[in-house]
Amino acid sequence: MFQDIEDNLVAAFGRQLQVRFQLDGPVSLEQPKQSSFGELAVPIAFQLARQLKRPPRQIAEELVRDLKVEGVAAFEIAGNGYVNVRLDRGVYSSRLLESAAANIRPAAAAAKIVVEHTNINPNKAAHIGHLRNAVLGDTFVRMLRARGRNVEVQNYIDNTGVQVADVVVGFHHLEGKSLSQVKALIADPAIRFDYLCWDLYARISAHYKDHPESLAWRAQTLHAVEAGEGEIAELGHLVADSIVNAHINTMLRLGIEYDVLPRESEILHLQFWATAFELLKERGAIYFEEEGKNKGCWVMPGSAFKENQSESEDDSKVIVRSNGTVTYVGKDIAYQLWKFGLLGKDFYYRRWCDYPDGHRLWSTTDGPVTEKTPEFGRAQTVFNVIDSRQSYLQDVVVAGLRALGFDKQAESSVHFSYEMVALSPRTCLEMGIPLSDEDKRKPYVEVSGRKGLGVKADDLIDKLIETALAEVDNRNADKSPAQNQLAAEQIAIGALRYFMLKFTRNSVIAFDFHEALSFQGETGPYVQYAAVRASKILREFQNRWGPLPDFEAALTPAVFADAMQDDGLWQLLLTASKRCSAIEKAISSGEPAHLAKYAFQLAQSFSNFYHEYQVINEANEVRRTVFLWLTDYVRRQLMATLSVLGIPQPSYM
RNA sequence: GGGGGCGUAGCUCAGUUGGAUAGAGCAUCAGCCUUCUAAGCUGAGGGUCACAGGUUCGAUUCCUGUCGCCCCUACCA
Repeated sequence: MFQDIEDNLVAAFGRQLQVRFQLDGPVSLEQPKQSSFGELAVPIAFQLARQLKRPPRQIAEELVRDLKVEGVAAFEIAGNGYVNVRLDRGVYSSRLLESAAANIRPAAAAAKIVVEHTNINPNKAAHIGHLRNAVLGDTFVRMLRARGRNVEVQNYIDNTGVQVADVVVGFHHLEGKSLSQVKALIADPAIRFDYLCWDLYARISAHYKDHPESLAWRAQTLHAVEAGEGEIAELGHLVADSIVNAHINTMLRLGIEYDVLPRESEILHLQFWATAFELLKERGAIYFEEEGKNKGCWVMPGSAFKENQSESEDDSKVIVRSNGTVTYVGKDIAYQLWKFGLLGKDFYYRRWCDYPDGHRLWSTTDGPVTEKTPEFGRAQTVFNVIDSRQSYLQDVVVAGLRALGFDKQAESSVHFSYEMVALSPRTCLEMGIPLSDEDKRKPYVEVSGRKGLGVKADDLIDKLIETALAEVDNRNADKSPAQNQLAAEQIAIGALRYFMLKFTRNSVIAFDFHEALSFQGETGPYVQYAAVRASKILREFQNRWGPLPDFEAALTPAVFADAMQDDGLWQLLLTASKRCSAIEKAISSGEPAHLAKYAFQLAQSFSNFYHEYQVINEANEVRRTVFLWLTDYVRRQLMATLSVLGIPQPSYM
């Protein structure tokens, strides 16, 4: 609704520009600093002032003379030349009532958007850094889908990489475990295999450090895993598949699902890389280095992806090593080409699992299967949710597309980057992690899988549930343990997802248990609480007085116009009506944090409302009806927003 | 050395692409539960937007320089 008004205003001012000044140009709207200035402001006169060499105030007056826009009560000139827009509160409110009944969904666009996120190396349990990736990616997907975009979610599985190989080395060489022994470990319900691998990975990394000669194990193992044959390769698959399942379960706890798992093993076995390699050579995107430190490698020149156009060999990036094996970036170029349908090849797919909600998760596989499989890839736009430390590699991938002549796809490849999650020094101390004097002075300490230093995702979720459950039990002695457990889980998820979203992408999160476990202030549970209160008010009314009034009959524009003279009510209604606009803005700025902030502000606005006004006990019937409708409307908008944020709604707290 | 990011209240962070009196949460202090759940609400204190120049009607925002912090700059991913 608010979005419609915004669109109409932009169009109307655009026309005025044409008619009055014969000018084209973007018209931007902004929210006035103070609500007393109106609902929207148009600062266009300031921009025109320079061009036209006339005072902005005069221009503003000319622009709004005779201007009529539906739903707008008045335009006012303020300050040096602001055009402040005042909405017709009665008309606007009653429109909201109507559109709630219609509730038209935006039509799904045919163009496919691929969002790749999570991408955790399948060799150990997920940690809080991975959670940020998955929550950011999943929320962005929900935002896009809420606005009718056609989105496919891919979770890339590097099941043949060094990290998997290292854990295989750990089992095989360090522990001397056979394939069947590892199988037994996986089958043992008393053992958390992903946690066991977490420790094993730290141990083998330490072992390499103390015994550099043992790095030969890694090379042999990596080779066997990549080739995909023999017991070592089987062990690799066993470890990777098992850990992938652990990750899928961890993410499912947060409501995160995927459509397809493209795997590196298929990139290799189906010759995706070989095809991409031929293409890169053929079009001169990479060349064979004859001398210098990169002698014997296929490299991409630095000029392809660096600003400074230097041809220095220091800047070039090795794509194929001198031993003939391909680097990760090379495989990633092949994968990115496939996402756009540019490789001229496709995977085979098989069912990986069915989620409890019925959604089917597919995985790539290297041979035909009997069941009917969907089509993946062929995207128009690709978002890669990858942390900002890898921006250099992402630049190389995009440069690869460009060097192959796929300029449009290069433009449509978005590195959806975010900063890492580190640990606050206080949290390190709480966890008993020893810090060097140097670390103590730092604002945060980097998580390290190799050192086994970090907070495991499932541990954090468990701890959040435990904390929430204590509070829920305390407040709801009358409910069953199972009911309270469910509520605690929902609150924990709300707290965690909100925590991961409240920071903008380029800010480093210094993870702090105290902050993450807080359910007060700007947190998920605060927003959930507001929605719970709204539901409770409506339920309580129905318990006492029966069905809700017939809103559409009772609430005429005149009734609204009268009630909404109260600025408190009007601001709440206005904020609630901005849901779609808030989602759209969060999409275009690429900041899920903005939507989280919106949810918080709406919750805050509603909290103020229910403290200031008694809904059920309001004596005036018309006013009470307005309050009830407003409560219901805010509740729906709040729940819809929470759903886009992936935050579940408890029935009580 | 090169590339990128950051520096805003005691702490953690927003700041709508250059606009009106710079905002939240936490923490601190003072209030509010016989009335729809106090995971809440009201109020107070707290700012040289790192620093210095520049651009202009106007700069937290853009440009230059300085200082400080972080990340990247592998034949790891």
